[in-house]
Amino acid sequence: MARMRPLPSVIQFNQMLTCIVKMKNHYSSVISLFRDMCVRGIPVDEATLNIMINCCCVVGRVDLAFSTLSGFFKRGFVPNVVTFSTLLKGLFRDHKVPEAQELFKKIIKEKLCKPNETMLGIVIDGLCKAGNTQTAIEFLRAMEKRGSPCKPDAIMYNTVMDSLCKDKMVDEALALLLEMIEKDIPPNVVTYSSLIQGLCNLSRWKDVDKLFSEMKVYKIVPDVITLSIVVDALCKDGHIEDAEEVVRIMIQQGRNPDVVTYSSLMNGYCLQRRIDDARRVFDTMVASGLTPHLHCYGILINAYYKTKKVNAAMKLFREIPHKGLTPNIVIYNTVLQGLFSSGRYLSAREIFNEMQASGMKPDFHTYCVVLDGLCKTGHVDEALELFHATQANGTDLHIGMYTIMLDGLCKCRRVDSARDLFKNLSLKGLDPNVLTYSIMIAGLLSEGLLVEAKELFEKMEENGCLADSVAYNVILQGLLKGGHYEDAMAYYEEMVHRGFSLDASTCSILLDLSAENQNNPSVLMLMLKIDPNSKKFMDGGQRGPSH
DNA sequence: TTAGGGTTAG
Repeated sequence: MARMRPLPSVIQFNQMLTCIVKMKNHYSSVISLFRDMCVRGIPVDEATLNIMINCCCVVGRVDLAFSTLSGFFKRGFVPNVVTFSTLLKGLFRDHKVPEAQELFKKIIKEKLCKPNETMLGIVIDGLCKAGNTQTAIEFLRAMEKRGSPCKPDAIMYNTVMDSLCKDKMVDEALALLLEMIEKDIPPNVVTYSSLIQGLCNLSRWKDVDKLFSEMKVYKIVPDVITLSIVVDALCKDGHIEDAEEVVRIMIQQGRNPDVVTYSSLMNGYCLQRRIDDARRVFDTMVASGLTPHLHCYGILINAYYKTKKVNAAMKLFREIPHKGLTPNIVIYNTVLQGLFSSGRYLSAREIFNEMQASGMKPDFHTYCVVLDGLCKTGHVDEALELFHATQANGTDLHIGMYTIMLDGLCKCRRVDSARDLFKNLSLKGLDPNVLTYSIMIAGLLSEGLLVEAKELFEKMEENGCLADSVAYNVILQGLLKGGHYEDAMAYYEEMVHRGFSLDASTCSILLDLSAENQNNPSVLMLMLKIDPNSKKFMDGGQRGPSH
């Protein structure tokens, strides 16, 4: 195009760039083509610059996006509403919420452009995704006032409602549905999909049915996304046969399931350890002409590890590049987790190095998996070394990583080091959560430090971290391992009183104890409290024939 | 020719 004479029009160049953008994953090519065009003196217009800004934002270079603004001024162009909307989206995407809010205020105050529905929709979405749904609702309310340049539309409502649903506030979202209908803003398939997902996640199946009927009345047809949501939710709730039925109906009606639908189904089987069935779904999907996503590989690899089929998992992992795909951070984290939990310390280290060599930066999950894996394979010192290194290399401090290290130190009886690290938290400005406290309490208990442990329990609740089911189980395990059976009884009564029950791993510890310690009345009493028919008890008991 | 909402894996 650059060599053609006469030169193709700016619009044709923009169309070409847009095509590349739509291919996804080639944003950096657009950035270099844009630079090339500038060097060759090929004319560009506002749209070209906006495309460039968008690509910079998508690859996480908001700084570059802002410096592209100078390209407008240099050419005598004025950044328009698309430019600013794109920049706002980029800031939100990069979790720079205060900066986005600042820019928005500046746009309004200095009248840099006239905001439209799209721009306001981006702001609402950004606020919601940052967890500020209430602020987004206030923003929506402000738009209803007289004199506001834009009125709330269906997309804005959908955004807010989806966010409420994801926060389990489905009834609030349903109230907004009524409001939409009252205000004559017609809901659409996206509105209903979000609500259906919210209800599915709470297993409110009857309400889901009601919404499907309502859709029929309004002549809104559920699409593949709506149905995939239902398939996924049915699978996660254990109703896999119903999910299969939905897929069968989809095929029958010619509304073909896509890769996401099949992925959900595969995951459903994997959750039930039915990998052969998952594999069958995978093959069906390929046979129907669909190309598996990385997700599909992630689901299967994870399932192979969970069922101890380490070789099958590695084989599938190594196949990924041959399918024209590149493993992403999730895949690497899955493999690392699988290798560590199978005790394959050396292979895990190898993969960790391989991952970094391929230019992939470990994320928060990677560090959690690796730190936990190192501790649990008996390499606590190596974990400590990595832990300190991540702090030095600028990785964000996170209480989760501390909690893992505290657990590792406590479990190898280095409670003094754990206590020091725990004291360090406040200096770093990090607040322990209920799990952090529980792990520390269990650690103290296993060293016989009953008084200190009880004090910390009180301090935890005073600090607003009320013990939950997980906390009680962790603490109970600490008490049992420390031989504090009578205290275990007391805490157990308290947890039942608060509506919590024993989990499988606590049951398992009790089973071990009862085998070793048959004459201890407290242990026997605790054993008797377990419902022998409960699934947790059965899971806890699957540790060998002697139990 | 450029900017907004709903689905899958750790």
